[in-house]
Amino acid sequence: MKVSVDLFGDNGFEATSMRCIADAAGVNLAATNYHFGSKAQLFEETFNYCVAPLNDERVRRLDALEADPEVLTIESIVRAFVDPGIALEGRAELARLVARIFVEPKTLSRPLLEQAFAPTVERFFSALRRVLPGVEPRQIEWRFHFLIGAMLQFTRFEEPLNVFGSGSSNSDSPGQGLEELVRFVTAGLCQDCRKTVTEGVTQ
Amino acid sequence: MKVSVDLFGDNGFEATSMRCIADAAGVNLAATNYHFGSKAQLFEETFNYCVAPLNDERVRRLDALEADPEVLTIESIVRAFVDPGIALEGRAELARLVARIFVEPKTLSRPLLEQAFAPTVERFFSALRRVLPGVEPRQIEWRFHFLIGAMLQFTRFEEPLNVFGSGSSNSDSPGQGLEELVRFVTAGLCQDCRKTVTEGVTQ
DNA sequence: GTCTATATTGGGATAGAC
DNA sequence: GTCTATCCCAATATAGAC
Repeated sequence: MKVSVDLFGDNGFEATSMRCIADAAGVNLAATNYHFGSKAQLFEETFNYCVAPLNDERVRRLDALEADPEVLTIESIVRAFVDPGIALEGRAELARLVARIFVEPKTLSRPLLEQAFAPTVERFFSALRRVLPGVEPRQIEWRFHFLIGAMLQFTRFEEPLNVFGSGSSNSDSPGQGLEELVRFVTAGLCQDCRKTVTEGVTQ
Repeated sequence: MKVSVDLFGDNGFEATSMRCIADAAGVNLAATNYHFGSKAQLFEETFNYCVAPLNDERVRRLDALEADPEVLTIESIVRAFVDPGIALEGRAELARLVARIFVEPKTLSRPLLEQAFAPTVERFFSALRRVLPGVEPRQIEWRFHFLIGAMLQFTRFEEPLNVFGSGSSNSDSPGQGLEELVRFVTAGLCQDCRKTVTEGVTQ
């Protein structure tokens, strides 16, 4: 299972063979088919294995925020959604597979994605409507859509593509990228508010 | 060629067969291999066919902006980069293929991406440094990275995933999503500025 | 349940006639 | 240059022994 997370996550559905998975797992090819039925079923099972704990944690964090209206802010909502989807704390592979699914051919990905994300996203959407009372729901949907895009980009490429003139390299402190991501999408969500966005954060 | 853009763009490299392409193009399979040498070469050629005009237009627009310092703003730079990468005006398929490449396995995508985007991105990076003088270069890299992620998300899913409670559907006016995208990433780039971001735009 | 061996399919690439 | 036919391989999946 661990192996299928890694391989599917790195190379996607088509480019990953059952043989590779079986070999890397040190088990027999026939055994994998016996247990999982088919490649498609293994893929679906692998996806659910990854996405469930991430979304559970998202909802758990949102529950905590909503229990105390004082701390329900745009930024805290963003962190509740983004943190669990980021490649940290040994969740790197889980997050990477989920990010990978978004770009599989639609027939494969759409049903899995919509089924897995609908309940979670609805919760976050409602929370955002509460803290953005002046903004059209349709606009919040768009902004959430872009938030997901930025997050996926971060998950896939742990740092910016090496296309900048400066040989900048990874001189960041760990977690720096996550901070930048949170600030970026918080600012994007909160275009209309004139209130300070990253209150209490250095910089 | 048109066909390979569509098929590679929809399903990616592995999931697209030379047979499908030849059939859809109404030509013979052997002819395809005769002309393009191999599947990998066809893919590379298809990619360059798509990305070159997009990046050319990006640079052309940036040239125009830099010729007149009055109009060189964060938002105008964003538009110069984002507009050509968006699925509009019959460029839908070109943009979609380029967006698709970002998520091919790294061994396939990285060389193509870095080679194709480096000169363009360097230009935009410099322009952003000029209009964001107080911001660390490394931070601008991150923000540009997220800009690309949001843009790709928009290109791939022309509208938000259907995971929101409201059966919102596509009641947008055409181009609405693009406006939302520009505002979102402009706000993210311009976190530090207290100046108005979307000056002169309704809403 | 786990293995070996294999049936079967589909895809990349090419040989060779025209 | 373009076709038909084919080689070769890799992949999914299963049959059947243990």
